[in-house]
Amino acid sequence: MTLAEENYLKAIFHLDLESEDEVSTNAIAERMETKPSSVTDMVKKLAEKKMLIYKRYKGAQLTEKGRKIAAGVIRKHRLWEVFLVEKLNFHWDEVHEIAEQLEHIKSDELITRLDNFLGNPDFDPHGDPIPDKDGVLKRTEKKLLSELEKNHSGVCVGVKESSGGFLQYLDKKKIAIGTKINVLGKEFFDGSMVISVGNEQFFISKLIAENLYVQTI
Amino acid sequence: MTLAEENYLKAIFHLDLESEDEVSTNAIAERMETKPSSVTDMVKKLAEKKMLIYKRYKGAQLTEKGRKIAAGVIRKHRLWEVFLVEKLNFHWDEVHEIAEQLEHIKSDELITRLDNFLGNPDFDPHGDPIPDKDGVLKRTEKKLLSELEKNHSGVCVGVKESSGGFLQYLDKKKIAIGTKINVLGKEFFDGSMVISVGNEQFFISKLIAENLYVQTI
DNA sequence: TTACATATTTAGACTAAGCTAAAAATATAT
DNA sequence: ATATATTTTTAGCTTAGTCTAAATATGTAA
Ligand SMILES: [Mn+2]
Ligand SMILES: [Mn+2]
Ligand SMILES: [Mn+2]
Ligand SMILES: [Mn+2]
Repeated sequence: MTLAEENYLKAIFHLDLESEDEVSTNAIAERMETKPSSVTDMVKKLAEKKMLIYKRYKGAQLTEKGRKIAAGVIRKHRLWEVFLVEKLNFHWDEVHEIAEQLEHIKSDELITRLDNFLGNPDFDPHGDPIPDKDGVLKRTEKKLLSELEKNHSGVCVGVKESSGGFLQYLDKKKIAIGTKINVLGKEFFDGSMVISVGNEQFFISKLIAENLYVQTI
Repeated sequence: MTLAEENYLKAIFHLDLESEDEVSTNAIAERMETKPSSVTDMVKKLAEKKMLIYKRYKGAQLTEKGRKIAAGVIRKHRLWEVFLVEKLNFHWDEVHEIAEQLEHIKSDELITRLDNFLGNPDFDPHGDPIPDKDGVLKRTEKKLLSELEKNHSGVCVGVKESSGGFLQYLDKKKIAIGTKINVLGKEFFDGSMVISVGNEQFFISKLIAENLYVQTI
């Protein structure tokens, strides 16, 4: 697998989670920041390698083989992110770009040892689950903060968006993985909320609430 | 700098240390395991980028710019090797291939933090010096074991060859970085030696003696 | 059902990095 | 100094991955 092939598989894997049926050429192109024509070429190649099933004008669907390789790359990405944050003290908004590079290092032994060195973590610094050796992704019970009703509470377990800007906003508001959040009010009209975090109480927009995962308590 | 460009610069840097004048096309090709015609293309490109000075039919010479980039890649390679051995408990004969990949990860911050995490080591697991941030390579006083005379002693400080086979031979003989070696006898005719290491006493061929660096005591 | 809009594929071109085979320059040995 | 051998370069092809522009298929709305 080349670096480009791995990135395509990863993108298709993620898109597959977001919607059930086959993944469209344009969706892949948008996610990869490439042109649809480039995607067509690549999915044809990946289809030849039995990584996915491709039907002209329909889209792509990962095979078990392709799914496993994608999960392996995601596993590496997330383990490296844990390393960067836990061992090198990077901040959670600084690790993604570096992990994008590290995820392509090829050595099974390396990943096994890294995993052990890190204490076999289950989640990455953004709360995303780390696939196991066989590519199995543990599904956890989590919902978006926006789904909580007034007077309900949750513990932050992850972020949907993990752009620098969003993560820095959360820092400013003292929200991190493990932080308890109480919904004090919810505006039906625009989906905004008033929440309390620790002793602070403030307003958040719908956009924020829709990008924070919580586990209800 | 692409991965290929970095590898060429690294090869030329190493060849430059081994002999004073400009580095020949064939020498680069041999070291890179590519064809001379490919080397010609690449050195032209690197010359355009001011990484080296290239004179047709003469060879290549790194500029300060090229030398610094090469040293940076070597710095990364050796720091990662230290990480693999010290933190992930890899054996010294298993790390080179992985470091060949890791050395191309681009992030200054990563290397700064990795360096600190490792305690700012001066040498890699094979006894090779780690260039500093500015690409300066500390020259150390060391000689080949083959240069020692009978009844002299040295401490092993590095290996010239670091192939798996050679390193495994050293393990078998209980020779590692820091091991004291006494020359009990030296055969003028074939350069072989009788040495003692700890309580053991044995014969080594010239080939071995010419690939072990020692510091005299 | 026809017409328009959108999605997708095809055709053809480009760059990076490699190769082979042939040509040209340099080095060496009589 | 000439002939031969070696080294290096050039010319022309190849593959991976990308792009633009044009062609084609599919979806939608009158
Ligand atoms: Mn990430
Ligand atoms: Mn992550
Ligand atoms: Mn090495
Ligand atoms: Mn080394």
